[in-house]
Amino acid sequence: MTDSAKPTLMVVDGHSLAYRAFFALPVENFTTKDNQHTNAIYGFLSMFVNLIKAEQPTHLAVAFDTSRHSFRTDEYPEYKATRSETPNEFRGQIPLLQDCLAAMSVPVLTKEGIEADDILATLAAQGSAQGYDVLVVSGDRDTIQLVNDEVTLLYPSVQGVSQLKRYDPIAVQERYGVRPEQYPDIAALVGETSDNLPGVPKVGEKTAVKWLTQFGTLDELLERSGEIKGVVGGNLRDHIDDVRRNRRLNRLLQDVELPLGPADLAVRPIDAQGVRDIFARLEFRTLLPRVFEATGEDAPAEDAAATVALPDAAEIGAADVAAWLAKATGEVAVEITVAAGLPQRIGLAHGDDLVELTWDPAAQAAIADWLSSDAPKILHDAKPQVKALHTAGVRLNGLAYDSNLAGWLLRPSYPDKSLADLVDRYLGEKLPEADPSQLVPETEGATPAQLAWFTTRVTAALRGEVPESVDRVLREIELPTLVALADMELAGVAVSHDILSGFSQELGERANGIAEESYSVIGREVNLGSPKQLQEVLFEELDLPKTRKTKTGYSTDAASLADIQEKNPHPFLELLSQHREATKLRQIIESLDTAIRPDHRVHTTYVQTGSQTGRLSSTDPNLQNIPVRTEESRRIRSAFQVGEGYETLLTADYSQIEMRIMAHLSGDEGLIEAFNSGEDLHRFVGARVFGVEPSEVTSAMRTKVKAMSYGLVYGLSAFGLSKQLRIEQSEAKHLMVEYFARFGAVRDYLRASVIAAREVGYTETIFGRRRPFPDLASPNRVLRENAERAALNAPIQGSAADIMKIALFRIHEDLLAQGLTSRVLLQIHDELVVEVAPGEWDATERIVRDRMGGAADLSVPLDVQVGQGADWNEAAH
DNA sequence: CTTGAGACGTA
DNA sequence: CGTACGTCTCAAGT
Repeated sequence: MTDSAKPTLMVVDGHSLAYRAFFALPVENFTTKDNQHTNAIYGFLSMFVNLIKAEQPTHLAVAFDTSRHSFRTDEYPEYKATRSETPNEFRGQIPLLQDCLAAMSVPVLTKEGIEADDILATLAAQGSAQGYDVLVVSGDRDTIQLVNDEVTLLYPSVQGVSQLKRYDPIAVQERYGVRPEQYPDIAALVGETSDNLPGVPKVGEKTAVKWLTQFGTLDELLERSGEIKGVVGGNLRDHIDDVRRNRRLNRLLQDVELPLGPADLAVRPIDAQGVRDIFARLEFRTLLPRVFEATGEDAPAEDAAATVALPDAAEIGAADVAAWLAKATGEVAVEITVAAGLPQRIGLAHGDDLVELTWDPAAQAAIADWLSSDAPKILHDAKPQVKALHTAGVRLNGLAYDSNLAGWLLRPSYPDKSLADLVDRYLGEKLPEADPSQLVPETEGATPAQLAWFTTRVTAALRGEVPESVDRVLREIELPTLVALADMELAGVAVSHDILSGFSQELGERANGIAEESYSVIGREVNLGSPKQLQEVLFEELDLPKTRKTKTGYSTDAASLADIQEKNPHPFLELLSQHREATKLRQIIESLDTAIRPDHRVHTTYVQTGSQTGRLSSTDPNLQNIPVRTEESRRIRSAFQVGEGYETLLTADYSQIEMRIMAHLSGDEGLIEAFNSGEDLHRFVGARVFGVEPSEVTSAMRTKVKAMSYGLVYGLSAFGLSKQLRIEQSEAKHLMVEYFARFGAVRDYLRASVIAAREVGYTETIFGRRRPFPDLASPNRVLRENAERAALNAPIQGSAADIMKIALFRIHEDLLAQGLTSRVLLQIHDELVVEVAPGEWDATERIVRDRMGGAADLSVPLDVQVGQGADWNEAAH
């Protein structure tokens, strides 16, 4: 503890501590909406405020390095030369961190050609001479030499940036076995890899300490190095010059000329508004009160905007609706609460003018025309509201904005797109929410009109952020798609309970039989659904060869079981696989069955914001992963049937849409020719790759190029390809080489697209949908390479998603516009399922073919396969 | 009752 | 050490 009578000077090495924070904090949690990384800033400031609070310094400064160049590199150009280049995304955070410190009135010291630690050393020397207790905070071990009775070092422990270890002379002696001023001697002998200062070979801390204790000083040791025996003695004599150089370089300067001395560093009041402003820009919220608390300041008054009282809504009757709407020109925000699938209350906001009414027949009559008109309407998460309106018989038109979709398009990786979340992120305010866990909530939730009001304001903020191309995706793809999805969800798909329950029973009996048999094989009962118990059986009791490691042991997944089976066949393995298959199917069937509603149909929910690429996802139940690969599993699809009043199901799917997009984006002439030739794609590619006629392409050849083609889209490696095809890695490598020799433009495109994405920070689909990839510049190889594969895939998968959405909403609109009853029921990424009304087959098929085939103008045709049948399985051919 | 891991279904 | 999803079960936490 410091003597309370003396002032305390705290000097901090900003660079080294921020750098540690940079690697300690996951960047994905610290990226602002405009892609500014803030992990180093946040980590440093977090530690910094903790320090101020704990140490209560009276005087304070933070020093930074200016560049790599210093008097040390002048003397020894190799100094720190082995360090990897400072990542750009770290360097970019330093000026912002310095801005934060400036707002906190903390002096920032730098000097050209001088390292931060030299500044610390100088201030420490001046401080202790002038009667201060000095705290040096640094992540560089060289600062240990500064420790004395007046100077204490705070050094990050291995646990992380937030833990600082306190070194006074006693602690240094305990940890390193020498007095602080001797530490540089040790370091000179041992060397410092991170600074590229080689030491004496075979000499570590132990030997160095022993020598220094024996000879007293480094000079004495070097003088009498002849007395040291053995290999290390020789090493020492051979490296005396290195040691002397190391010692010169690790001596910190204590006489740097600085514009400010300790007395000038007295803690000053912070610039409260300045701190608020920059923290808002960096999207730091929890840090703000901590800064005020640590610095002993009163938190400043909230922003005027944050304290604005919520406007109250006027309750109006059906009779007043028309007058209010007539007055409300331009966009109106709408929020409809839904109960039992029907509208309940409706709130409207036009600027600060809020009205609200209960949905009843009179209200519906008064407002239906406006809702169905082109008058522009803004909603947040419109789909459930659109569904309620459609159920009530009112079609919504004029959907001009959905802030939920906009929030997603802007940051597709962000999981929470709720209005409350957007209000927080883009307005910096808190949306009043009732606590649903309390019977009588202590806080009142916002009313529908107030939610609409927030929606207008969030929309205004989002419009300022959303780039033009993304705004077009919103208006021209997502909003029309939303309306189509609402109708698809309402329509649902007819599913036969009888077929499912019969099948389920059959599978249940089979699974039980298999389980019994497997128990007799291993001589005991075991829960076949428990990976943990299976590991005991497989790897301990049966002593089968170990498989790939997982967090909890060894994998028992299907691929691993197949691997074991190859070399150590065991009847239990086969039974386990069969059991898995049967129970998995049964489980899917059961969940499907319980999802059948009284109308005998299953109504999934499409989550339009459910992916990062632009695809839809499907939940409750997921109808996008109904089995199809095996004959038996397709029986599930035969339970999906044409509904009452309809004639047949139509399925339509894009064939090889992702490869076609690849051909288009890469402009590869070979691939484009493949699609224009009419030849089977994989046969064509196989012929080129293996140098044979298309008719001579064997099924093994076709399988290989097919895997390669699909793998390309996912960023496949030779390793992955060899695993997938169960071939040698060298053969996979060879296959890739041959493939790229014929289709080189594909490789060129993929490379260029990742490089371009790294430059701009995001990828873009053909239609302008963006996906940010901050990790492409990450120094962490795993993160970076994962990002590279995802970035490679995103424009391809995303463009396919765009194309399907365009086709989908146009089909939906055409069917309605032509007065047809036929309707789209399902979307499974590249496939649509349509329920066709009697007599409408020809018209429906034409619409589907035209709209799917014409959804995009690519340099290759979009091929559409159409099937027809009474159930989904039958229609799939 | 919630959460994470493992497994596995789809495009 | 191939992208994008959702759901189930088990097991261990709350």
